[in-house]
Amino acid sequence: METLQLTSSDWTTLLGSRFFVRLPRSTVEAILEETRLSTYEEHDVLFHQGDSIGDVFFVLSGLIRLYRVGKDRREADVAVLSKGEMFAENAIYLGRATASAEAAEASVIARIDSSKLRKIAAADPDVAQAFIEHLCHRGKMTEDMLAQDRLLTATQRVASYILSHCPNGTNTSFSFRLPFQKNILAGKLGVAPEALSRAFSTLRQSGVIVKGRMIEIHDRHALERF
Amino acid sequence: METLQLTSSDWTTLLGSRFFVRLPRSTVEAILEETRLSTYEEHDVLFHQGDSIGDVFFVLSGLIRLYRVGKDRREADVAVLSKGEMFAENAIYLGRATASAEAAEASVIARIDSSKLRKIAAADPDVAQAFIEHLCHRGKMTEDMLAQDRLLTATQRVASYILSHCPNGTNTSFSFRLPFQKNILAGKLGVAPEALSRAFSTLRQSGVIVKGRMIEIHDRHALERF
DNA sequence: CGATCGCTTGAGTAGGATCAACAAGAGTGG
DNA sequence: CCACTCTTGTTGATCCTACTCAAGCGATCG
Repeated sequence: METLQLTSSDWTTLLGSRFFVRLPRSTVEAILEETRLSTYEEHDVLFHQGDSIGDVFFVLSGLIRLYRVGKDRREADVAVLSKGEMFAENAIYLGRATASAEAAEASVIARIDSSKLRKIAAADPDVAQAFIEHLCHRGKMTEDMLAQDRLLTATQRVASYILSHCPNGTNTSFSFRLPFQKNILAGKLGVAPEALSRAFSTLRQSGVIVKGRMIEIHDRHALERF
Repeated sequence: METLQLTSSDWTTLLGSRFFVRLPRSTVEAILEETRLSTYEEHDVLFHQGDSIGDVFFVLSGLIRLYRVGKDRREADVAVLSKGEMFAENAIYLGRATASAEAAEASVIARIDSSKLRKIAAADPDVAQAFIEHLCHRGKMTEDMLAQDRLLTATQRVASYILSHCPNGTNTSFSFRLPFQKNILAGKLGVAPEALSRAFSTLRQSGVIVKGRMIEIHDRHALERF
């Protein structure tokens, strides 16, 4: 399903996104000139690991899961991307997608021709710089996930995830809404859904209340002690 | 310990390294103009996670372990780097080191001032491009590690590591030497040293012979079946 | 020749995956 | 508004992987 026009809300999303936010408006417009929009339903697959990709993708709305597939079809998420995030960017230089991508919920995606973006980046140092910063950030994210997998138990990872959603100096209680299904969160954290559920149970004793997608934290310090 | 001059073998290392290999000689010389060399003994720490780093590093010889530290001082490797590899590159743009670095064996390291390199990258699209390619490659490495951790058992990871050292079309038997201690390999693969040892034991039944640092593979297909 | 280091092997245990049953919503259609 | 169904999340029981701690082995080195 292809729609033609970027809505004005799409523009605010893109202009505020990590990749574009520091670039001058004219540059952004040049890059987005021939953008194509695609919409996907939940579980639609955008591409498979190893596919050669001609585009770079931006999430305008919805949620995209990047994952690798092992033998016996098991899947492991390597990233979960939401509004404003760019992905499949390294296909530009590596030639092929390093992971598969599927919509974790109904999503709208902007596609930009890779070779065009590569050319612009080669000509405009600011774009190259934005690219570099994006890759640094993404690299750090992946490194974070790897380190968490290796250093923390499932419950600790969940606690750490919750803490990462508390504003800096939260001493009193605080609550927020999970941005996606628990299923997806489990995948992102690299645990089975059942393990996530049990982790929430455990954390209940430390002042975490979970109702549907709402999370309430009453004792931040108890979480950090985990 | 600071030595002053890049030896000619250092030059071949650098010129052949992933980062420099596509750049014109003159550019490389410009970047390396004020390089400082440092030597480290095994277990020397180059920097700690969170330090603000003023340099980008190149391994000229030896082995550097990049790791994160969790509470109770447990360490998790996020990368192991050998001759010709660049690291701490994202400190340029993120400001701080995302991981600690220590010499896993006696090592010689070249340091380049970050701000200088950043300036050159901003002015020379080829350098920016090299940077981008480096980051893509590094990102893929980390993603690989993450996916392997989540999809494979310890034994499978070891098998996969061994296979990655076999040339493409190896049908007959093949042997190679581990580039570092088993200890280090265990860290890199994210398993306890004991688990690595046991994995080798298991693989022995599939035609893998381990003597010291020498690995012999007799039945590549048996490994792939794991 | 002890001594240290690197590695292996053994036994016990904890964390988490898996399978299965069940509860609780969220739609859907009457 | 209520049954019915489908999806999503929880809980329980079992099993398996891999970590931990401890001991043993084999080299290499002073």
